[in-house]
This record gives sequence, C-alpha cells and structure tokens, in this order.
Amino acid sequence: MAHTDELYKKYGSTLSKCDLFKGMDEKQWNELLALFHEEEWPRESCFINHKKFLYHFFIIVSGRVKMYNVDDFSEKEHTLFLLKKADVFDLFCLLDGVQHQVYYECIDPLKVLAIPMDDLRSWLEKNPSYYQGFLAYAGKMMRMLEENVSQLIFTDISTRLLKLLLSNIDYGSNKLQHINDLPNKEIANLIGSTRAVVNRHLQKLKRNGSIKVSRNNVQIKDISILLKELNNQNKKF
Amino acid sequence: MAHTDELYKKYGSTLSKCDLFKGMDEKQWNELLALFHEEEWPRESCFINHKKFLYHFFIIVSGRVKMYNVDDFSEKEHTLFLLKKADVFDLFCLLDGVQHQVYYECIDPLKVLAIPMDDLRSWLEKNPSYYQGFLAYAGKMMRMLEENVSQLIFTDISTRLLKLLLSNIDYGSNKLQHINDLPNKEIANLIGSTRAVVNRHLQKLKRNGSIKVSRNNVQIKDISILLKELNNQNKKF
DNA sequence: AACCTTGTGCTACCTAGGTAGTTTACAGTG
DNA sequence: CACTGTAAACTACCTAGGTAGCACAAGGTT
Repeated sequence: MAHTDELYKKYGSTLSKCDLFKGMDEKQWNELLALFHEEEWPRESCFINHKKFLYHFFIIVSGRVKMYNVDDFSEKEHTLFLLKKADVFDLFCLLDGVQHQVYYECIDPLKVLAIPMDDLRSWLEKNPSYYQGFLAYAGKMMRMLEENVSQLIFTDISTRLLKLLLSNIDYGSNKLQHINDLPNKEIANLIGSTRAVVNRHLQKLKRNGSIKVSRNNVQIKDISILLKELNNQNKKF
Repeated sequence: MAHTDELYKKYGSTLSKCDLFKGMDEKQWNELLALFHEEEWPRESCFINHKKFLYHFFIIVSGRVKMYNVDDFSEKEHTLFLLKKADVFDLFCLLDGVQHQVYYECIDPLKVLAIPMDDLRSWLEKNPSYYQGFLAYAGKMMRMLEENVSQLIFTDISTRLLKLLLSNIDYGSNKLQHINDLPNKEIANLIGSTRAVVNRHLQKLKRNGSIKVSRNNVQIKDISILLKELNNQNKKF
C-alpha cells in the first residue's frame, strides 16, 4: 500500500479537516484512500454538465473551484459554492445519483483526490456507521442553502456584500481570504448581482476607510467599520 | 399490535407516497409504525423555534403546515416550504441533530404521525439499507433549495408567480391545488414578495383571462395563456 | 515600444418592485 | 339585520439596483 501511505502522508492534515469523514483515524483513512487516486487540473479548466461528476467523487486538496449556474436566457452566472481545500463535490450526485445541472470552473490550478462514485457507495454500505457523518454534512449544506435563500429575500446587496467580506476574514491575520483576489465580476456572481453594482458598493466602503481596492484585489483595512456598517444596514427600516 | 395495524389501515395509502420510505412493504411499515403515535393539531397552531421538533419527527397525514422564516428587523415572513400530506419534518434536525431556526404554522387542522427522533435514528441504524432513501431524499431537498436560489437570482416576481401557479396545477382536474385558498399575502410569502406586488401581477393575469380571483381563492381558467406568458417572460432581455 | 486584454471607476438613465394609503367587497357573528 | 374584521383592488410615489457606455489603468505579449 505504498500509494496509500504516500497519499496519507501528503494530504493527511487536509483530510482530517474534511467534515464529511469527521473522526476517522489513520488506519481507517488508509483503508479508504486505497480507492482514491490523485488528479491535477489546470487553472480555468471548465466542466459543463460533465458526466465525470456523476461517476466520480472528489476531495479538493489544493486550489479553488467555483460551482455555478447559468441562466439560459440572460446568460448571467451565479456562483453557488466556492469550493476550496477539504471541500468535496459533487455531493448532490453522491446522494441521489442524478446528474447535477451545474458548471464547474477551476479558479486556481487544482489538485483533487478522486474516487469512483460506486466505490464510495459500497464502502459506505460496508461501513454504515459513517452514514451518520454524510447525513450530518447534508444537513449542514441544506442549512447553508436555506441561509442563502433567506439572505436573498431579506437583505439588500450592500448587506450581502458586507456579510460576504466578513465571513471570509481570517481571524489570525485579519486578512481577507478565499475571495481577496477575485475581480468585481466574480464577487458579484457570489452574491447574485452585477459588476457595476458591486463596484458601486465597494467604492463606498473604500471611501469610509474600511477596505482597500486594486486590480483583482480587495484588502481589509478596518473590520470595526465593516461591522458598524452592517449594523446600520439592519437599522434601516 | 392492534395499534399498528390500525395506523397502517388508516394511513397506508398516504405512507406509501412518502418519498423518504420509498419501497417499504406492509410488513416493514408495521414494524416501523409500532414506534409512531398519532397527533392532531388545530388550525393556526404556531410553533416558534420549538424544541418539539428537535426530539420528534413527523409525517403529515392530512392538512398543511408552512415552515417559514422571519426577518428579525423587517419582520417580513418567507415561507420556505408548504408541507402537505406525505411530507415530513423536520429533516434538518433529523440529519444533524441541531435545532432548526424556523417557525411552523398549521394552515389547516393537522394530523401527523409522530416518532421520537432517537427511535427513528436507532431504527435506521438497525436497518442501514434505508439510509439510501434518506440520503436520496436529502439530495432532492438540496436540489429544491438550489432551484429556489436560482429562481430568486435569475427571475422576476411575475415569472416566479407564474411558476408557482403552474407547479401547483393538478393535471387530472386542471385545477389549482395546495395554494388555491391562500390569501395574496401568503402567496407573496411563498415567492419572497409583498401582498401589493403579488396582487398587481394577479390583476394582470386576471385581465388576460388566465385566472379568476376572489376572496381567499385563485382559480385557473386557461393554462395555455399562463404558459404563453411564461414564455414571453423569458424572451424579455 | 506598441499592442491587446482585462479590470476598474464613474456617469447618466430606467424600471421593477417596495411602500403607504384609501376604497371597496365580502363573509362571519351576535 | 347591522356590525366588524379581513382581504382585495387600485392609486400615487420612491428608490435600489440593473443597464449601457466610456475613459482609464494595469499587465502581459510580441
């Protein structure tokens, strides 16, 4: 099992952060990893309703992928999830075995661990105690989607932008992570708006001194101003 | 097992429509039903973040409940799901055991079959082959939520209203079901809008002859006009 | 350097939908 | 029956956010 050992050595610390397989020890990981292989996809690889995701399940070990949706008529994009290290996809297919009508695009060069969907399913059947983790993870995703729906209905763009920024600040360094190097257009896709509008709001935040903006880059200057701003949003009625 | 037999006789046909327990035969149902008891809740019963739903799981056998969300600041409501016969709740709690921050309100007098959450969980552990059905059902709900998000981002109110109407037409009778007796306000809550705006659009549909509107009542007069209207929406750009 | 691509910043405009208010219709109740 | 509460209908108004367009800046490439 040289292959398996190697994977665990390289990616063990990432895998242990993976919610879906919470609490698995090295022995159990080695057993499961035997079914996996490593894949690398270049930046900007794009998968449009690809059967690949119906037959394989992936764990990201480095890089980012956006899972997004395109409106047939307006051709607008909406990013459903920005997947990163220790995230998995496609859970939708894993759960019900039906093809998932979404697009994928690599934001960075990507490294994933891949397993044939059926292998994962039969591993689960042999180890039914892990079903609980999968159910809990599904619950977590449902809550995220529900929260998303609520935000779309109850809050305006500037609030959604503020929440997006605040939820991506690294508490250690106080720096923006995951979305800091995205162009305005991609930020807009994340909150369901357009480049022009997002830019309008970013300019306002820049003017009040809470952020710094440059090409493909947003930096946090003062979190407290962002928080105060978010509070003011809520008070409007 | 007189109790169990009775439940199956009364509700067997409803239970067989229940996606979550797809494919279970009478014998298996009788085994499971032993853990259930029947409850009746009057119309307009309202449960606000009630612990009840953390410890019990329910299958609706008659009546409707809305699962909804309230914005703390604007106090606006949004109906996440309009649950009806053969629907279950709360799946969120079942999956991850965390309390679900939503409200429930009975639209009609309600009859449910209730089971202690832990009993259902241990039944699942003893019958792991049924995990698959639960996973598939979770997948289905995730797809519904995702579809909801897409609609909110890509389509306007009149399109959402048209889709709501069209998705609630009974193909047998060509009549509107489930939502036909709701006031405008509740229809608005279903699509994330307000009474006034929904009424504005309903008036338009009334004028073009596709529907009939009266107090607490919407009736379909001509489906083809609705479909044509939906097509026109898409062509706007 | 000259060129090209991509992203930003900003203007001016338009409209769907939210808001507030009044009037009218309806059904249930005592 | 009159009385009351609720829903529908309609008007008039306001604004956030979508749209289009352009000038400019930053990088990368040849």
